Amino acid sequence: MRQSKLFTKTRREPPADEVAKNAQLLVRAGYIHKEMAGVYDFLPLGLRTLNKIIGIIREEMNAIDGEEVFLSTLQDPKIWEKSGRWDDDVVDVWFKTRLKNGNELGLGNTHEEALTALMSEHIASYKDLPRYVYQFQNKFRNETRAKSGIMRAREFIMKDLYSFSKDSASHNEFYEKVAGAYENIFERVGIGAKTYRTFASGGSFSKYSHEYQTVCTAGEDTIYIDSTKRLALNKEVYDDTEVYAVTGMDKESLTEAKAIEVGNIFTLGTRFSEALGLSYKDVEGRSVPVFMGSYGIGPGRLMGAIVELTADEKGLVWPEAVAPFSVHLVSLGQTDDEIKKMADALYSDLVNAGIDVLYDDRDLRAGEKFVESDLLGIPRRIVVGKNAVATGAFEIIERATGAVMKRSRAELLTK
RNA sequence: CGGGCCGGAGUAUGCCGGUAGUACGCCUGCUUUGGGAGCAGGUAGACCGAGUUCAAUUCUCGGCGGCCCGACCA
Repeated sequence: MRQSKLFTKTRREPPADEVAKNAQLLVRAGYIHKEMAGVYDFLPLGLRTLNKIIGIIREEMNAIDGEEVFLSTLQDPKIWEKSGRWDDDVVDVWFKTRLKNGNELGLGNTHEEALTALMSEHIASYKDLPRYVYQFQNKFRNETRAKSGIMRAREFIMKDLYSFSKDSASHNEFYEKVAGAYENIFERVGIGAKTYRTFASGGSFSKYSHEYQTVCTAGEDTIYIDSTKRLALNKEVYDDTEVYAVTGMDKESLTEAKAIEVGNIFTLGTRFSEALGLSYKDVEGRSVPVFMGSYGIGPGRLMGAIVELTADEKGLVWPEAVAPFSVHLVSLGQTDDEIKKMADALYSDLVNAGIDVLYDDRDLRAGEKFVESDLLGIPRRIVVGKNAVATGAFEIIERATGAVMKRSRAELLTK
């Protein structure tokens, strides 16, 4: 797209009310807008990146037979009362509201209850299992303290997958498939090397769960890493001797690190299926509760984590797979007919070649364009100026490394 | 939820019990044009309420909002 049509503007100064690097840079570059504490809007560039991340997650979920749905935000208290999670003393992050008639409703903070109730209409026999259902949906959590920019918001998008299996053995098999899919996702978005499968407490559902923790000083969690096994454990189970027996990790050889929880996988067992009456008939006609799991990734938090890990002193630096555009075409001299003609032609050639290109066609000075281009963090910049007109070769600068190459028009269109 | 700091042009900030200053942005003009240009002119501002005072943006109290530390984070 043409940058002259982009409504967002960049800023020189970070906002005074943000300390987190991810929020400072994303606001400065015009990717997001802060609505209030812990509540952010995604602007055109930010939405492109968010959608790239969502696209990658969706592909991986589909690859393990996930079926996508979109459940409602408004929650019926009845089903939450059945699971015992309507009470504010049990779940302290509820946002609740009321209908005109005075009846209470909730804004969903997770969807185990809703989906379990829904699935009871579709699961009746062992022949109906397994089922894997996921969505990308807004979650509302009334956090006592929003912090860390877009990494801990009160309203945020979450990919939540729920598995419905006939028993613990088939559940475990799928659980490992999800783990594999998660590893693909973190690898594809560019943070695989710093992300560890992490042993954590299971909360109220099971004894243990797994988190995916990305090592980063801006993280809120503390983990202990076994670098040879490429495993970690959360501080919350650090003193649990059983964990070392189960994982084979040696407490003495672990290294402590701050990390961002970018995903988690939980075994739920029959906690919700029993509470909400989700059972199936086995081969012998006996009624058996469905064995469940839940698996979350916050695409917004993941986006924040990528920024925290990749940004440099000049601004954002997107990995190719999640960049809003793959090429930033920067024209120097919109008042020069030859340059403008050459840049316009290259722009339409790139668009026709199917390349995602942001074309800076504005009449601004070179310095300003370069600084802004660095801030936006698009992986490659192609410069069209006097030199290109004189030599016929275009300069390409890699954002991450600063490496400069010369390429002909034909070479640009084929790669 | 406990503790601390903060609230002023679109953004970021300095000073201040009496005229609210600066930089960037934005508008006009001229010059400039490969790393956030220069000159000239212009535009635009005190969170809400109460109190103290001759006078409050400034001091006090309350509210609302923001940030930080901690607690919390199915």
